[in-house]
Amino acid sequence: MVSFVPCNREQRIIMEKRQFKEGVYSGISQMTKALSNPNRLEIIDLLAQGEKTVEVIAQEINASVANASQHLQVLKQARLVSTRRQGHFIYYTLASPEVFGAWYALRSLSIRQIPEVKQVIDDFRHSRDSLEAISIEALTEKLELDEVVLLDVRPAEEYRMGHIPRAISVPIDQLDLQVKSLPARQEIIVYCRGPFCVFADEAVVRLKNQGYRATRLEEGFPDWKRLGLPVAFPQ
Amino acid sequence: MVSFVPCNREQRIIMEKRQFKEGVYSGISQMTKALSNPNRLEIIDLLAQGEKTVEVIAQEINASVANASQHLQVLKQARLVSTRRQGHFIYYTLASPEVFGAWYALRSLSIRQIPEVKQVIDDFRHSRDSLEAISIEALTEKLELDEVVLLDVRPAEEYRMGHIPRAISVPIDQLDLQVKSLPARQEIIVYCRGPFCVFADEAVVRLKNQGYRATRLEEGFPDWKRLGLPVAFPQ
DNA sequence: TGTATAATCAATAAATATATTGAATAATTG
DNA sequence: CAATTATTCAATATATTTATTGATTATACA
Repeated sequence: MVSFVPCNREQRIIMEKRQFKEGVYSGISQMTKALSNPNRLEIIDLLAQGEKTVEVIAQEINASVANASQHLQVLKQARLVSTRRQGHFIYYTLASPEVFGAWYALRSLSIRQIPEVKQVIDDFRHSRDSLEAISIEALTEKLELDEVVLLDVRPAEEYRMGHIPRAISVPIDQLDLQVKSLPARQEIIVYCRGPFCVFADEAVVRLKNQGYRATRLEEGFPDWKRLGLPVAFPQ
Repeated sequence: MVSFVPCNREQRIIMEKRQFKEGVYSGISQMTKALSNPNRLEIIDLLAQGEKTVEVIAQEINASVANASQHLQVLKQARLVSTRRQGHFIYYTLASPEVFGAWYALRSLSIRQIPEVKQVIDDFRHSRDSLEAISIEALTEKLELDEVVLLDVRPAEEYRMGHIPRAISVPIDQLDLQVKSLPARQEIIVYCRGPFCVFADEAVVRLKNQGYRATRLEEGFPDWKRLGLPVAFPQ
């Protein structure tokens, strides 16, 4: 829309500046709007593990397939995720590692600033007597000293798409079967998808019940990757 | 709300997990919603320079005082900004440096991922023949070699609240008066509030018209501070 | 104690976002 | 080429967000 109202050079420049600002800020806010929905944040957090199909995503976030699909459209339009087709399935992935970076920034900021968020996390951990969780930094030290056994309790497929070096894959629903093969006296560190993933909490509870010393890693595999630490693949 | 429908232990645990996830993701999305509005993003970007009153904020973002106030309430409820009173005025500030960190992450991600945002920036710079802008890294090198004159063209008050060491304060509306006192043959680097601030672009155009070699810094003072680089104060 | 004034509130209408439902699409595979 | 099926679309009702207007509040200072 070009205005034909006559105006002088200075006024035109002021209007140009305003249009520029409106352009950038509303562009950025549109992308941010795509992020500002609980279901879509959960999708981003999930896709940080690697590509998933619509049906799997829908199951994980406890929504209908149509609803999940619509949320994925929104994320795709905002350029936050991208797709590829294989056979009957369409796989969704994060559009770039920086998408996880933005999610990480929002996640840390809320845990820090919003008491309610911190509260929900503390309450949950407290209800399972597992408030303690170790940091990635502490883990790297323990790994160097060969002091711990490290368990990856995510689904086998996520382990396959990349994991922390020296981690053993023990998917949470196979823990009870494989628990006996673990060294009895060694400290066990368990990690999963991230701080809001409950697999590790669950595993720690079960391991403790069996008499093991177990602690969860505060953060998850994507956080490890984000720090530029080495990533391993099976074989 | 406690459900009295009888259910077994496993079902209860599954429900607990869902409630936990809904708690954290909706908490974070509420904070993100506060960020997902062009006016509020502009406010965050502005407050990164330091505290401002409601009236000043309203002027800067080109909104009514009542409207600006309402946006500020939203940001305050989301714990993204905080206030202090002095005399008749209430000053708003960012609640923590990490708020700028989240804004920075969103800003970088959009410039990277959203072609429209990149386009608006390029178009604006191109229309003033000043596509080139130097990075903070390049600036630190030039400063070490004593190769450049560094100008801070933000309002004097913002300079007073912190600036890049060795920068000279020349507010944009005083540039024409002070331009003659600048060394004629030396390269000039100009910086202002950030990549979406037009003061530096404006200054570069005017300096070039007067025969100087001038370039803008791509980013602004808050970006310098964010990197942990030294900050100076007048006197 | 009253007055000036910065900031907030309350009410509104218009625009946008959301989950649900059932139907339609498109691509693969037999 | 038809059948299968994962995914998307379209329509809907409800809920939320937004800018505007004018009135109200709360504090400093005379």
